[in-house]
Amino acid sequence: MKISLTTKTSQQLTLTPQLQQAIRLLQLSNLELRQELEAFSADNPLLEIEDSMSGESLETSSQEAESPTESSDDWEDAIGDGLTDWRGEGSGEDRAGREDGGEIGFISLQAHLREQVAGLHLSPRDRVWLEILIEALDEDGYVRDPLTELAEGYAEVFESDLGGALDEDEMMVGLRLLQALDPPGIGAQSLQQCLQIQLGGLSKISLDADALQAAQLLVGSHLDQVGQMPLASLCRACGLDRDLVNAALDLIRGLEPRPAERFQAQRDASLTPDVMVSLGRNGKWVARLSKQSLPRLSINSEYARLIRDGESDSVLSQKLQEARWMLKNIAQRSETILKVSQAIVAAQQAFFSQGPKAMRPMVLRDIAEACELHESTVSRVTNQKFMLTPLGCFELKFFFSSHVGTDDGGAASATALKAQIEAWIKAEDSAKPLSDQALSDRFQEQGVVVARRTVAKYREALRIPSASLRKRQ
DNA sequence: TTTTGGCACGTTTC
DNA sequence: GAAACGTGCCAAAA
Repeated sequence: MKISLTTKTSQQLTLTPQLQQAIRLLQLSNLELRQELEAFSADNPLLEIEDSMSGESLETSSQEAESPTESSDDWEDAIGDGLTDWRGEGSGEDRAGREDGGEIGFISLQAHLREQVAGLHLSPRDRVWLEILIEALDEDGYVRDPLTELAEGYAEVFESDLGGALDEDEMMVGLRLLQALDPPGIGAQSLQQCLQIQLGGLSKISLDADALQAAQLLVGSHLDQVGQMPLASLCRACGLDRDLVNAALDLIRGLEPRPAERFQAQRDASLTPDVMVSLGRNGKWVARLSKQSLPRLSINSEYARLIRDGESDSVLSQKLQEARWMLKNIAQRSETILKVSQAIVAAQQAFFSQGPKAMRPMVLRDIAEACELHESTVSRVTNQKFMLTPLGCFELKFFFSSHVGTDDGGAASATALKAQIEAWIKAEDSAKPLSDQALSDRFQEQGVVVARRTVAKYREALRIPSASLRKRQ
């Protein structure tokens, strides 16, 4: 593309509107771009969006989209196999998108809860209150706002249409109802409550009753010490023996501190990818644009003919010009995304075959140079753009990571180091856990120079507790 | 003594 | 220019 710049008298460079548009489009995610195009075409009839789905789906996003259309069996299947199914339709915001292949359903946490609520026999008051609670859930699946505060916002509705204000008992009953739903621990007001609800659920399954009781004691009275104190101190604090505390900790570890998490994962994975990666015939990994990430666009031929025949005013030809620019900029955007993706895939071949441990260090500048683009351009392209690979769906940004040096002058990426730390810790003897220094030394043996402090930071990032807390006997 | 995490500093990356 | 990162130092805890 030809770069066109105009200079202001003040020595400041100003980009032409077209170039500004190109830059803006580049940093939009495909979803935002869809919305942008909707808005643009509403104002400019010359641009046609040949995507019957897009208009519909964008509109339904606000209201209707959450009506569950898939059976819960599909849902169980989808999450049951653990692997995030990228073909799940739409996103967490319930904006639908078309995908290759089948229409495997995606269901948001809210929709999942509403489906369960629909099966309960409730008064209209309770239904409305539950809906308010569901709306109030934060991203972890907690109700963090005080109930009275939530109710206040809807006081008028209850007063006028539902026979009077809610009292506190009703609020609590509604909350308990919500907390009884799946996923276990949903609607808790604190971590403690969340874990207690889940432990309560475990009691239905016949388990070691003593361990369960111990776990309830730990969560109920010593939660701040769990994970903070070594085993011995914890035993002293709660007055139980080592075996029992260990069994209780095992139970607690099995709980889900963020009940909304699995829905979150689904939500991330169901973002429409911009780029697909697959193994080419020559054994190399290659990237190609995802066809369904954007609707097909064209210029309305009828209008175009009118303009060509001179049967239109200047306003319309202005619109034609704008539409052409939009088309051109969209094409440019796709091309740039593809170019950058190809460069990333070319540089990270080993990652796609072997996973995170083979991630090579790479910074924006490397790709900027390879593609002959400016760093800021690469930055825009790699944010909010997603690449679907056999290993999962990743934001392009994910492939960039810092590095530490190796003996032979090479470098290891932070991502690879983290994968290695995770593997070592997983394989360690739980009676003799590896300290950060020990991990650092192991890297040293392999010729990788990484400070103990840095290892500690990686470990923190992996949410792995310190060696003393991992110690078991 | 060993292990860990907060803080701060210089450098790199955005 | 600002944010993120890797690392050294130091003090606290076990």
